[in-house]
Amino acid sequence: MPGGWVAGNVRAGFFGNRLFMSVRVRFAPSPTGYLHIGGARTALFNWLYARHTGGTFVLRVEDTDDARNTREAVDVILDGLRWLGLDWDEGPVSGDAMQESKGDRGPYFQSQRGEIYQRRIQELLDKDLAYEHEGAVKFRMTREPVTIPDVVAGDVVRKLTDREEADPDFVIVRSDGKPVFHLVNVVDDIEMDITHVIRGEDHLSNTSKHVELFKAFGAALPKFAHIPLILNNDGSKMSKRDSGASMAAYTEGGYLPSAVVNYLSLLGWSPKDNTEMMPTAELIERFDRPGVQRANARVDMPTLDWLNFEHIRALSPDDFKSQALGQLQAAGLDTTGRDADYTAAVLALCTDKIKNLNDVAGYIGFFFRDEVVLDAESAAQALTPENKPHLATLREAYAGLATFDADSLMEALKATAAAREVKNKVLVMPARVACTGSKVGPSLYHLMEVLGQAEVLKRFDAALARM
RNA sequence: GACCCCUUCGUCUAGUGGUUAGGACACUGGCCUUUCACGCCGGCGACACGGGUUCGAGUCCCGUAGGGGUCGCCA
Repeated sequence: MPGGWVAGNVRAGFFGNRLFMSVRVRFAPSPTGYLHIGGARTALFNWLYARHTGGTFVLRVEDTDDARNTREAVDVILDGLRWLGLDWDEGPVSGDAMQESKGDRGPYFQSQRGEIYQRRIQELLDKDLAYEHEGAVKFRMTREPVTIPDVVAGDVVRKLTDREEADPDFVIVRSDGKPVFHLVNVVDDIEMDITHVIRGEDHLSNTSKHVELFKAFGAALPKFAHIPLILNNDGSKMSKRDSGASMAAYTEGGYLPSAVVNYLSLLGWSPKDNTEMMPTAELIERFDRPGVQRANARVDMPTLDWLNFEHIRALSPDDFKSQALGQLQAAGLDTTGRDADYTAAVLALCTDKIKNLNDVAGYIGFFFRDEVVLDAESAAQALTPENKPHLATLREAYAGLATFDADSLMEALKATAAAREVKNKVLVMPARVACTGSKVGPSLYHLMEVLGQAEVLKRFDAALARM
C-alpha cells in the first residue's frame, strides 16, 4: 500500500464494491496575476502525491473575485505549472473560463459554479444551519472547540478566539450574493470528491470552519495535510515583492524545471536518507507523508543553484544541446549556419561547466560571433603593449603548425614561451583574451582547436592590431 | 488582544532515551588545473532558554522567549 495518507480513508466506505476510493487531490489557486513560490510548492506536493499513489490531480480555479480575476491571470498560473511539468488530470485547458475543461466534475472555475453553491446554501438554510443577516447569509458555527484531524500536525484542538467568542457565526454569502471562500472551498471539495486536502499551513486555523461545514453537509472529512510555509531567507514572511517569491524568478533565472521541482520538494519534505539530487521520477517514487516537515522553511538560492548545476550535468547530450542552443538563440547568436560537428565540439567544451542556463551565451558565445567582444578588464590586463611581441611570435608559430590540435597548440605555446624566456602564462592570457574576449572560459588549447587555425590567426591579428 | 503551529550548524535537514549529534549547500585551508570551474582531502559550524521526569534527554512533560499563521461580507 503506497502512501501514508491513504491508510484509513473513511470515504472509501461509501463505495461498497471498492475497498479504496482512489486518491483525489487538488490545487486551488486564486488568479492574482502571478504564481507564488509557496503556491507552486503546494501544487507540487499535491501533484507528487497524486502521481505517487496513482491518484487524480485536479486543478480548480478560485476566481470568485472577478474584479481582479482575468484570463491572463489564470494563464500565468497554468503556464507556471506547465513549466514545472505539473500536469493536471482534471481542470481548465486554458485561462478562458468559458472554454470546456477536461474532467467530469466540472466546471473547474468557481465563477461557473454558482448554481451548485445556490443549492448548497439553500440546503443549509433549510436545515436551519444558516440564516440571513443584514442581507448576508451566516453559518451557525459551534461554540465548542473544534478538533482538526491533520495528518501532518496531528489533532489540533482549535478554541474560539476572543473575537469569535463575541460572534462565532461567520458569513458564507456576502450581501451582494457572492458565496465566500470557506463555503465554496468546502462545497467544491465535497462535490469533486477530494480525498486529501494538502495546502499551506496558513489555512490550518480556519480549517475549524471547514470541519463544521463538512459536518453541516453531512459529508465525511477529507484527510487534511497542512504543510509548512516558505519564508524569506531571513525568516520573515514572503510577500510578492521579495526576491524568489514569484515563479518568474525561476522561469527566467536560468533554471531547469527539474531542478526547481527538486529544490521545492526539499522545502518541507525530506527523503530521510540524505539524498539531495533527485530526478522528478525519483521524487514521485519516494514522496510520502512521513517525510513532510512541520517547521517552516526558508528559501536559499545557493542550494537551488547547486541543484541546478547537478541537473544540468545530468542532462543527456541531446537535451543539453537543445537547452544550450535555445540559450544561444535567445542571446541573438545564429547557430544554424554552423556545421553540426562544430556545434557539437563547442558544446562538448562546456559540458559539466555550465551551472546556470543563462551563462551559456557568455561562456561559449564567442564561438558564434565574427567579432570578439572584449571584456574591458580582461583586455586591459592581457592585451598590453608589452605582450604584443610575445603574442606576435606565438601567432607565427601557430601559423606554421601543420596539425592544429590541442596537444600541438600546447607544445607550440610552451616552446615559444621558452624561446622568449617568459612564463607560459604570459602567452596564455593574451591568447585567451584574443580568442574569447575574456579571462575565463573553456580550456584554451581545446577552444583554439575547435575555432580552427584560420579563425585563431584572424583573432590574433585583430588583437595585435589594438595592442 | 485571543487562538493555533513551530524551534538541531548561516540555510535545508538526519536523529523517534544511551551517537565523538551525521549529511548537503554556503563559507574556508590545501591538492589538482599554466584561465574559470569540476574533482579530491581537510576545517569552521547546531540541539533557543529555564525547570522537571529518568540511572541517562536533542529525543518525554511544563514554562519562558523567539518566529510563523489565523481571528474579513479577501482568498
